Amino acid sequence: MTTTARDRLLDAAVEAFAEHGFGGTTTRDIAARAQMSPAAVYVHHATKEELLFAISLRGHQEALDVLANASADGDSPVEQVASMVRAFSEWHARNSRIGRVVQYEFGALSPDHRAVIADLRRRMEHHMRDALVAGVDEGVLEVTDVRGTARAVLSLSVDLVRWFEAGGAHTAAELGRLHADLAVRMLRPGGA
Amino acid sequence: MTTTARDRLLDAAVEAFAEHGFGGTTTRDIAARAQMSPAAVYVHHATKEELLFAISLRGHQEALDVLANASADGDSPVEQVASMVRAFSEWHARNSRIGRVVQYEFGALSPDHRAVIADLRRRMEHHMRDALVAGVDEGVLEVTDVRGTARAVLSLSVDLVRWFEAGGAHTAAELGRLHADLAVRMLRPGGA
DNA sequence: TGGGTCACTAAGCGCTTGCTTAGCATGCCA
DNA sequence: TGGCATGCTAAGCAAGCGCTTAGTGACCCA
Repeated sequence: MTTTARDRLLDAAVEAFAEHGFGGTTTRDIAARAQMSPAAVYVHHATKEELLFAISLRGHQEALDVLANASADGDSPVEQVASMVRAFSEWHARNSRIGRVVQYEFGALSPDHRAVIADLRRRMEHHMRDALVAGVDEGVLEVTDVRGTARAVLSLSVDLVRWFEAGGAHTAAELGRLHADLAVRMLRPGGA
Repeated sequence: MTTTARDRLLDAAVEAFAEHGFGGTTTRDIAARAQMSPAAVYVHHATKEELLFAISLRGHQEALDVLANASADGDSPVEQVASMVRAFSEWHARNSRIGRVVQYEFGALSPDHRAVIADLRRRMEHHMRDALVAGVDEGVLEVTDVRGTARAVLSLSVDLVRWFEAGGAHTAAELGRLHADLAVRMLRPGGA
């Protein structure tokens, strides 16, 4: 056995939620995609919402790891930001179905689960803000609105999940490089 | 009578779809928000999906108008791009519920309706691409990947609908100015 | 004044939903 | 060899779904 039944169900749920949304997906559809009976879903996950939470939690943790690891790369804040944006965009392109589910179905989580995920999101934003502040302090980045700019930089990556498809005009790696370049240009000091 | 029943239903559907998604919204919920009986929905709209299409069509047409009008402002391509981004971000902030519905529920449209909306989206992207190409030709913008960069610039505005809330840290006008500034910096020639 | 149209509702039809129950085969440790 | 946990299924329950039907009161032009 290479993948567990629990993982097959999670994969099936990601595809179903990405395609039809949380509310538009039936537990029967998820079971059929995982080649199981409808009741088998409940052996591994208590409710449909817990399935969404499991997907959302893992997705956010992975994305946060990507950001944290990338921020350790590079000596200067400029290289740090470039590395973060490149890695973050690449991850969102390569995992666009997971990204779509975690970004668009946030509101379908229970209040308790929503709070857990909201905390992870806050930590991602702070990673980016810290890099921007460091760059401003060293005089290598020019940012007037740290909060708004951090969000705008992260938007480049996150918005990928809305339209990215493997086999399209760009590869994940190309978008990572493009976005990293655009982000650095957005932040460098001195108007033309 | 200041608003028609049809418009009240559309407004109710926007709120409901933005909150629970298309699949998670019941026609009874829409009717209740519009203070009508469930059957009244069907006097004005044939199906739940047609309600979504009406919202999506109007939303895309408005956004396209905003972009087209803004691109007529300004003499140089630089001012044109700045004006487009400022107006587009402001519109998405001010209409974040509509924006959320049209962006996230695109997949819930019927194939025929999806084709109509996809065409409007293509025209928006071309508006931005045309401005970038004009700027490159005049030598006032530096863009290597026109398609990817146009999408990235538009992403700043579109991604607003995911998190913007009236009364938050930024006003719609502030975000319009911030994004216009960031976009111009992304595109200006000459690395620091 | 009467006939017809329009906007709306009460009731409900047939089906699908999330989830449960009861039971069955397999494997493992005593 | 027996007893028990594990992972699964067939069947189905109560509730809720999108949408329809039949009918009602207000309004308008002849």
